[in-house]
Amino acid sequence: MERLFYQISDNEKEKLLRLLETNILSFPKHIVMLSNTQDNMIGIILKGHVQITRTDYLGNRTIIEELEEGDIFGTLLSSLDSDECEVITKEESQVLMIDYNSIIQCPYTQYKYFNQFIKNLLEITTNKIEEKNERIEILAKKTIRDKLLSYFNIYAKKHGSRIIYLPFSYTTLADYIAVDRSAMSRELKYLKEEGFIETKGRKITLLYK
Amino acid sequence: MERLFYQISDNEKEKLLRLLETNILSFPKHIVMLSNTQDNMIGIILKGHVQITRTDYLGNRTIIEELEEGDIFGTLLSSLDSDECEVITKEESQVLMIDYNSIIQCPYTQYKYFNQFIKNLLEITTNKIEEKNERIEILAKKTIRDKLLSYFNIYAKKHGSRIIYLPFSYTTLADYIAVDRSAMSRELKYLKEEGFIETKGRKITLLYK
DNA sequence: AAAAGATTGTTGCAATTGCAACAATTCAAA
DNA sequence: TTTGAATTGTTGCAATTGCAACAATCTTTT
Repeated sequence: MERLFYQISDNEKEKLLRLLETNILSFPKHIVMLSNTQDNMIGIILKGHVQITRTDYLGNRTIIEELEEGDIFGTLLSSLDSDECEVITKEESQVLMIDYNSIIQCPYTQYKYFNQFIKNLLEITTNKIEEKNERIEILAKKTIRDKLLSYFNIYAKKHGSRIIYLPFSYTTLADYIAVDRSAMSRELKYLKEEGFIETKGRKITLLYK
Repeated sequence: MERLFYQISDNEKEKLLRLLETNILSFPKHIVMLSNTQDNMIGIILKGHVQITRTDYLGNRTIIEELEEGDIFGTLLSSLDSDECEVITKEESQVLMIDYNSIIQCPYTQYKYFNQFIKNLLEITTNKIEEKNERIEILAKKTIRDKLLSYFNIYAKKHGSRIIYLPFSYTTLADYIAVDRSAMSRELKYLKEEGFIETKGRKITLLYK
């Protein structure tokens, strides 16, 4: 939320939303909102907690993104290939939907807040690219060990610390680096035994280098 | 080139480039341009052919992107982690560099062509995200077979055809899906033997479904 | 507080993969 | 056109991984 309307007043925001094709949707818990409701849309979580999941042709469901208040998602920002993806509310949630085409085709470019809005959107998308690149770097590694170390190094660099607090469960980490959870667990054990890391719950301390 | 300056006249383009912090760099063949020359920059290939490669801590070099005339790249669009990445010209090349911050902070939002420029940039970045998502979908698959089939399906869907003309070598494909080339070669052989595909050089025909 | 659900750790085993090494072919440059 | 470089196909073998099946904790819900 903050980022998308950065440097835009509430007043201007109101006007902006009237210029664009938007609507606010409310959902009870566990409801699945189909991602193909609108063709190219951007969703902003106003309230609640939402998961984006994909189920592939074999029926394996994986979580693509976990979204909190203020996060944005959309056909263009996540891989929301409408067939395979679901957007699931984990609590009662409110979502602001904006038609992407109405942004691109909007003729009201004279309004300063509209331009600010576009700039913010651009900033958000470039950040998303960076996130995707990080994940690609990890996924491109050939062994579980290298994937884990990649993940650790990226995290450490970003947070400027050799202590990692996993932002999610080990199960989710295994999904994120796309390996079998139990095999990852085994590799973590080896890393501990060889003195590369220390763990306590979801706190991981890097001991190498 | 086209896309970044879509619906902007040559005249307006000139003006635009004067508003932003830009410079045009020329490089002879095989020269390495360091990606950390500027902090956050966008490069546009005006002429030539350029590769972006990364060398990891073990010395393995992989091609991240192959760029032709008109393509754009940058710290924010590719994973140009300045330490590990190189931009290599494959022929004599010309590159237009634009400082990303000068775009975001540009106060001349009243100019229509500036807004068009930002919109174009937004369109390009969302396309990049889609590309990244495709690659992530492939890399997240656990077997070489599933990675190949993912690649084939995405290609087929995009081109609306069950005949695939690989846009690069099998060696590069192996890098792209991040598996050992010889192991991939073996898996392709199995897929042929089991009647899923037929190949002739870089032409692959899908026979399943 | 009890029950149900999710997360974590562990291990044997079979399947998949990376690696190395080599030959054959194609492509590009001198 | 010839020489060198890059691409492709192949295979044995060892290492890594996914899978399945459990038990033990934690969490959440009722």
